[in-house]
Amino acid sequence: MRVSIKDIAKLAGMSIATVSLALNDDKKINPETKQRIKEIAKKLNYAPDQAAREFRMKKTSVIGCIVPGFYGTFIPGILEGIESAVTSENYTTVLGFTKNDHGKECDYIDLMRSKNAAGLIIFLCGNNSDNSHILELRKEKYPFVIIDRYIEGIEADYVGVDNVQGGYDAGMYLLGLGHRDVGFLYWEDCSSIDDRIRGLKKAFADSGVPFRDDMAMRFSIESEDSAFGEIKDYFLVQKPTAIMAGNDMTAIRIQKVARQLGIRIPEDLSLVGFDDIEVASLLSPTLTTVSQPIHIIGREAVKILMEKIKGKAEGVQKKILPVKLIVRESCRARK
Amino acid sequence: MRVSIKDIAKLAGMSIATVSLALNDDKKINPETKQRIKEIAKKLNYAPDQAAREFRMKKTSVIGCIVPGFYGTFIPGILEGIESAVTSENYTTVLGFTKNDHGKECDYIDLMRSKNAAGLIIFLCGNNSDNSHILELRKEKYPFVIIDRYIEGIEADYVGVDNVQGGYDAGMYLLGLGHRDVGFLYWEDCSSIDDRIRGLKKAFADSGVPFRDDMAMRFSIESEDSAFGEIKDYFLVQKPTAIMAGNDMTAIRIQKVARQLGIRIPEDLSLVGFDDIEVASLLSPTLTTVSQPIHIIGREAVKILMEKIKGKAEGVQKKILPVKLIVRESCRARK
DNA sequence: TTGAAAGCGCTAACAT
DNA sequence: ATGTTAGCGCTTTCAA
Repeated sequence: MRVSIKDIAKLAGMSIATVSLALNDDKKINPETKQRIKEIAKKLNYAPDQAAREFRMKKTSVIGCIVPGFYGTFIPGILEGIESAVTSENYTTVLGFTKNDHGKECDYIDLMRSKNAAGLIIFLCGNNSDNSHILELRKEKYPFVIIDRYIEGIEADYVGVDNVQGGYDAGMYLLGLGHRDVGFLYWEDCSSIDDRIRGLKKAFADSGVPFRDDMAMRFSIESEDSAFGEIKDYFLVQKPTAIMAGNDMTAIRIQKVARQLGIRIPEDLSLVGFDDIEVASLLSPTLTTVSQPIHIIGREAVKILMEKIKGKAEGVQKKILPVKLIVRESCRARK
Repeated sequence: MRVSIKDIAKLAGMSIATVSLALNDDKKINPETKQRIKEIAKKLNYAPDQAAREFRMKKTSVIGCIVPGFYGTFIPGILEGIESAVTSENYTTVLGFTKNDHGKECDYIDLMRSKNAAGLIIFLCGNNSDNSHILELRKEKYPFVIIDRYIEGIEADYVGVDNVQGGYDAGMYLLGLGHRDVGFLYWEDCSSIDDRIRGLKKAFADSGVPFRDDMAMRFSIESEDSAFGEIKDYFLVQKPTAIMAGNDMTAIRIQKVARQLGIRIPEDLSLVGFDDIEVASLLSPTLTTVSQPIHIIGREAVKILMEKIKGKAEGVQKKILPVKLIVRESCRARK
């Protein structure tokens, strides 16, 4: 049988109440008794029954992490940051994958709340039309932080990166190389992508260069073939001299299609990615891209969440982390 | 206030005991009453207080997942498999990263046990000399499953893939293409890599072709430069016509060095990876590699663990999943 | 400064 | 088939 405060109480000749208070450093307890009780606890190798405690306190030391899934290495990276920060706060991370399904997202929120998670970190799924579950959390003042993707018009604590700036920097860089026919290719609609396009367009606007809307295209990744076909048609019709990809994996896809079409990078086409995943620097040519402080996103989210949980913070915090353009070989001045 | 069985009892005009039994599908309860109680529960949107339940039952529905970290997409993939299987069993996944540190690994095991995790899935860290913590788990009959990496001589439930076969298939394929000077390059020492080398050597032995031990080399990835230097020296000294890489990321690294040395793939050098990560099919040339059933590893681990938890299974189970050689463009018959 | 006692929501042994 | 009741280990109010 595990040792409980009862055992300690018996040995100390005190009541369980005193023991409980002593172990929780209550100021009402005589320092000497406190000391003695703690020593006994240590000698007995006492560890509080977390389950009992959490039951009694109606609050766990669990942080729920709800993410769509692990696409590539971006979300795993964020999760590493989260887990490390959560652990150092003596909390535990529990995980839920929504598979980008809004229903599952709601289910997980309910599930984790029913398990009394102290707080939630949510990476929303892309196709979010209905936000009632998030509004509900807000209304009940349940601690939670949204990361990466946001929903326009929802006031909630948030941590993400400056996608607009990333798009802007990439755009300015390409414009500086003399490119005018710059395209934007992506496959997923979400706030991050929207912002990157917005930044790209802003760079054009600030430079007085017109940006044609049909230069931004979403393609499907249902199959390799359909993606290939769509990107190929895009190349033939739009004849871009430079492309910004929604992210690095998209850039790699584009690189492949370009190769198959005999379009050389960077000679015929400059290419910029987003994320700076590990392979970006190992490709041929190495990929110019915009890097995100992935681990920091997780850490910051935990920081804000902890403030909420401990009731320290008032109001809504929005943390936008800086991005950085990494210049490599995949871009060249326009011929 | 949340609804509890008390509320349901009041509305149903029954005792809380009956309600509890009914909701837990006890056969002693009259089917009609049971039905009625369940309906009321649903109408009240009742969800059992997990904390209370776990406290009472002295057992949680939490599966602890201890992994070194997210290197690339392999571990995330396994984790997706685990999470999906765990969730469908109405359990929850909690996560711990050891950062490949043996001390942290032990800490996490203790931590999760102190939180009464129902069972553990452990991806061991690489540098495991001391196995006492694992032996301890065995001795106490605590449910746990080891995945991917194993420790020689330790009897424990295990799920992994047939790395020996993978190495063998790759070896046979390269031998079939006429290659004799085949190298093996890797950076991490662990059972999976050992097995892949073993398989490769077995292919040579079975074909009556000698395999020189110095054709297998471990290089450091301290810095890009050191890796580059070591791989370069290897090329110049050993002059391989084909290389099997420890995994796909290593293959991509090798590809880069080869390119910088003017060694063409597949014309001058055939290259095989291991894992079949997403970029493998997007590289130029596309990478021949050995694919692993990543999600299934997770699922199988959960399956075995659940049997242990529910006390159904006796003895030690070892599940070795098949791998598959995926032939792409990076290999060619020896000139 | 300490103790007695209630009670969190649930399960399960026992009684009816 | 259903109800009564004890109690899991802890915190917390109230009394001493």
